[in-house]
Amino acid sequence: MKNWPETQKKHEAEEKKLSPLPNADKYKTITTRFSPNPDCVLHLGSARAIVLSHEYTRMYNGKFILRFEDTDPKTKKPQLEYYEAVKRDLKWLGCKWDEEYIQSDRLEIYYGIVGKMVGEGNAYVCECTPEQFREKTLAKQACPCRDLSAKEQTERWQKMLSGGYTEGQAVVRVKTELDHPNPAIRDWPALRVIDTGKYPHPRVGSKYFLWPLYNLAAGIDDHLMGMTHIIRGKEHYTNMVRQKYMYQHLGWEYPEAIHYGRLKITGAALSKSKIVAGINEGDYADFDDPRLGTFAALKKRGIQPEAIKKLIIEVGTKPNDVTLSWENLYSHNRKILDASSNRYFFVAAPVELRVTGLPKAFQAKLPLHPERPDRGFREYTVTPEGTEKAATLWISDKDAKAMQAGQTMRLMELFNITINSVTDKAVNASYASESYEDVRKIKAQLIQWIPKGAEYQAEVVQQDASVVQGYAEAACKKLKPDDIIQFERFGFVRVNEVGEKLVVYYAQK
RNA sequence: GCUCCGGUAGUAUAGUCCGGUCAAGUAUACCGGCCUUUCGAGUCGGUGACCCGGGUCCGAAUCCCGGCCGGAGCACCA
Repeated sequence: MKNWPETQKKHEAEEKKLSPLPNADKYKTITTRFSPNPDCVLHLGSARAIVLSHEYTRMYNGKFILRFEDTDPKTKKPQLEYYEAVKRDLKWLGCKWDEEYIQSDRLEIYYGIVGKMVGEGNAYVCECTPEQFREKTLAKQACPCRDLSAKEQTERWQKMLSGGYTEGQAVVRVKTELDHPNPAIRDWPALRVIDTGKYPHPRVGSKYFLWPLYNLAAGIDDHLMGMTHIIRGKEHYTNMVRQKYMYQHLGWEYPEAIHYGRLKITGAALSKSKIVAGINEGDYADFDDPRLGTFAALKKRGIQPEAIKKLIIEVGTKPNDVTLSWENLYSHNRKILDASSNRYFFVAAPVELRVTGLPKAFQAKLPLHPERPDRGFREYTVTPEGTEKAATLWISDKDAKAMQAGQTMRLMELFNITINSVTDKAVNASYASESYEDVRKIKAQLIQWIPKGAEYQAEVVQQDASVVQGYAEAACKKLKPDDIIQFERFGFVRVNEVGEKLVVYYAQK
């Protein structure tokens, strides 16, 4: 009980916690792993495996292992760039791993254990075609290869090791029960021949032609690496059943396994194949296209890794599929961003506002954060000009459209105006008064403004990849890429480029 | 079709193992008050759910059976 989460997380008493791991006290070091195939970047769908596995090891002071499962050079071919991309995404998420393995470095280990199982009659080299085997297995019958003598099996295994079989000619199977109610369990395939001359592996090229299948490699590694808890998607449930037979043959004890359901989020593509296909067909700009649920895209939009972690912890380990709404993520993100983001004015689709009758020049001092005056201010001067003592400012098209002649409004932190006329392109108004108190009583609308001349061309890339054009205030020229700010009454955005114009990505309201 | 798993408010989650304290808790969304020089944040209050039908029991969200709906697996993929 010494690792009971409550004792460690006392200071976060209000935080939602993970439920305790099954049989946690049975193990000295809680060990989990995240084991991606480096064939794509990571996305929100992977977050459950990553965050839960990582978070539990922090909770129990255990060990989190990163293991690349790159044992299919043919149909799910890994790519070099993704080994790094996966690590980059993991680091961004704040999930540091204690150990790292790559399965394509471990082939000889798997061969050794296969040899042992073959020698002990617990696995066999099967020369049947998949169709022949399937026919037998559905009838709960042994295929001709299964009952060959240990000597013959070992000969076949030696032949396999020495390259005596070409792709498709033989496969190693691990013995289970032929009458298992689920045919998918019966004598599952563990290792096959790949023509790596034709399909070289991105890391080890054509050096090996014998490649393990998932259950062999993952099953062996989970034991060898001391895994105590496997947290993975429920699509692996029958794989657990398969692997337990191998564990029995080898006298190993199977780790605790938790199978969670799929995680989706409304409207975002979260499957590797759809992401990759969409990019290849030009539907998406890249892996960080804001319409995608990749970590790269979330990062670009200003979603904080901590928000993702909280969300995943909230969802927990249930086997149910969950379809999250973006609000579930935004509410966590908003708490972080609201405290940290500086405020600026942005006027979308700018419209000219001409105010006449200014009694003097006005100096506006706008706090960068309403609750944090220590963060400083931006200042703008509005000076009356000409016989009409007029000043021109930019306001958003949306605010302009909502105005009616005779109405009183306040330019935030500046002064109050009375609207005279509104057209599509411009609004005319007269100076009303300076004091905020004057309009507070009548609950006048407060709007954002930018003095003509202090505008900075800005583009906001929305989540649907559309672009909103407008003006940001001149102070935004001092921003840097990756800054996350709030455009007041518009939303939180992440700064992407600060150049001729400002380019930001919209995060959320 | 076969083998598993699951169904609590709009969304997510607690409770289900060991039936009563659950006329169902929490977060978010929504509505309203307060506060506030952002239609933000904060704060207070409110609306809103146990898939359906039987059964067992004094008592069922919780146990049993049936149905319906959803998901996963059934690859020489991971």
